[in-house]
Amino acid sequence: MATIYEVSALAGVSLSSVSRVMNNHEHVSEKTKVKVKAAMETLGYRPNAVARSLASNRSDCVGILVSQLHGPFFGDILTGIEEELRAAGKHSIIAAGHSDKTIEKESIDFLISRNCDALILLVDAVCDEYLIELNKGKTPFVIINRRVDGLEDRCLYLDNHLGGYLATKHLIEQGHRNIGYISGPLSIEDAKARLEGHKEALSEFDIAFEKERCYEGDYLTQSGQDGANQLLNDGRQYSAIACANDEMAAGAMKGIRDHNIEIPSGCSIVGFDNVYFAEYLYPKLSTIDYPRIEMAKMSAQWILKNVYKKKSITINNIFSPTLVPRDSIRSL
Amino acid sequence: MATIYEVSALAGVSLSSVSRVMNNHEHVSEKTKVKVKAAMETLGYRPNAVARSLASNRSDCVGILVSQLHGPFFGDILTGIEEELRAAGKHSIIAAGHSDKTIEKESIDFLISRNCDALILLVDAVCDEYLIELNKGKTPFVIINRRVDGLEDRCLYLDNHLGGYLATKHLIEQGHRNIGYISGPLSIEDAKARLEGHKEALSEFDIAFEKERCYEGDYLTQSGQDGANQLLNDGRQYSAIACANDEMAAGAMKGIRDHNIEIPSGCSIVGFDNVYFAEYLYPKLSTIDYPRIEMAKMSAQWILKNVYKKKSITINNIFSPTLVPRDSIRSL
DNA sequence: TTGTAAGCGTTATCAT
DNA sequence: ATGATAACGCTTACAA
Repeated sequence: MATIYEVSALAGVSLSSVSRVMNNHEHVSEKTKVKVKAAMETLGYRPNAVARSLASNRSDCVGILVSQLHGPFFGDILTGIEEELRAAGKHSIIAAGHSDKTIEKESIDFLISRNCDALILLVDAVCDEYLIELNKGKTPFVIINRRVDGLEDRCLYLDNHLGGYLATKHLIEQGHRNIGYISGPLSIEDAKARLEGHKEALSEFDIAFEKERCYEGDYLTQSGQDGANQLLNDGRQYSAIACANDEMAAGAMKGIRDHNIEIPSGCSIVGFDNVYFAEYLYPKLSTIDYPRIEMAKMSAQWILKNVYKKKSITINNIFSPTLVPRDSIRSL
Repeated sequence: MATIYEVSALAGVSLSSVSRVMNNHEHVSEKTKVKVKAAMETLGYRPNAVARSLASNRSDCVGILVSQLHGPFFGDILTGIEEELRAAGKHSIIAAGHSDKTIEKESIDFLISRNCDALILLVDAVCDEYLIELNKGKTPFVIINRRVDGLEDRCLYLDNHLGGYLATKHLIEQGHRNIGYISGPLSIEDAKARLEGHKEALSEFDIAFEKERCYEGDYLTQSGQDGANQLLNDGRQYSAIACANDEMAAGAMKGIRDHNIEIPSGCSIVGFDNVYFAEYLYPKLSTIDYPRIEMAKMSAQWILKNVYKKKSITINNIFSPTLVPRDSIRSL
């Protein structure tokens, strides 16, 4: 590993000149530029980002913390952010929080200790107070999919309540009244909000919410299947089931079919998120679109604007879900 | 940000003592340990990983480079690696190569320049020669899903040829002879190998391979749909279509249905990879299992063994695909 | 067991 | 425009 020393020696200039060339400083003569670049070339010199970061207190890296590294939701978020940052010449350092308070904190410490210029956080285990405290530190951050009082300007989130409302309202408008609900983990805010939206729609049409018609899942396919099984075995009538995400909807579809019930003729279903495979399910899944890629890109732009002082973009903090009707809902 | 200086001052000990406590060195008196820890606590001291890495030439980080950050395949790989490394107290730094030669190289440079102790590479654009050259550098690495001559011991790969063979052989054994094939991008080795396996199975049963029955996709759902459309419109008979991955299989299923053909009664289909949503498709997709999580964990173990000198594990370099029969293939 | 001091590979502040 | 030189925050011989 050649260092800046060897380059400076070979080029016959000082360390500072080499550094200047590396960093495209102005006020460097064409002559030294050429000499330095030639020396770098012949030595196969690669700048040491760690030393650079230590000396300059910058890193051109933004840390990204998501709950999981897999799944259609987080995958899209990661890709959206990474592409936006890459286009701006910034690097991404990605970590996983596993929806665990301790791991989320450790991961944030890790990203900060690696000198990230900023963070993009998609965390659901740490409390608001922690984030408010974090905001007093020197590393700026933006939060996705969560609204923290006092940090509104750095929060980008979906109106989950509205999404839950839209899904159930649509079912009701198609004539459904016996509606089951498979929720996400109710310890998580977004899952709670979606359920609240569901309840609001029911109430608007004078349908009583019965907690027996609600199954608490964990956002994974298996729990969707389990939820469908439990609901369909509970003796109640169901003409439709709303799910708090598409993965559970896929699981529920399997569960429904295992009961020899056809979709949507025997039971309708609606999902949430509009992940890429939703339209490849059969029947094509009606769902609620979550503009996560747009949000992901917006989070990156927030950083570019506020941290890297790039050309100003208008930041939008709250995003709206929209209904995507497909073939999984029968009109009664 | 408190530094080691302030800690040493407050604790009334030297820099080295603080460092020793941080790093759990032996030969530190209980007394200083206590003093230092107390000082760290009151100052809210957080070690600076960058400075640490520069001084020690280690980082406790392994760099992971995958083609994409989304998709069921890469997501599982990332999660498998990250969990294994986390359990060993090592961090992951993840980057995307976008199947682009330049980006892959830049990303590798990035990971090395951040002082990663080792790399795990899932790359398909850079050539073998580059990897062989890279191997002369000081950063050890392991390669997933690729076999490079001369680097066999650091390559973990699937027998893709066998996978392609198994899928088509299974179709033939179920009585199919008019078989279409939707391949991955044939510029990529694994896609080529899967197609070769398909051809071998055909040949074994004296079925001629007709290149018109083969559509070259790009591993994404849409191309599966496009491929099915093209095949079904070409005037030939098809009782089954084999796809080089499950995502294209999902797309093909949609394309087949758009032709009002039922699956599997009108046309059978087999995928490849066994991603998590395969069994949630309808009908449940028969496919070839790719033990990618096992491979991902193995790649992490390779690093733990060879770089971090953890307890020795037996490394297995070549993995075998297996047939997962479900409901998408009709027996003729 | 503890402390001193020389790095690690850059950047950045001064001079010149 | 260029060059010394002191940071940056930590590790690590080497001494004591």
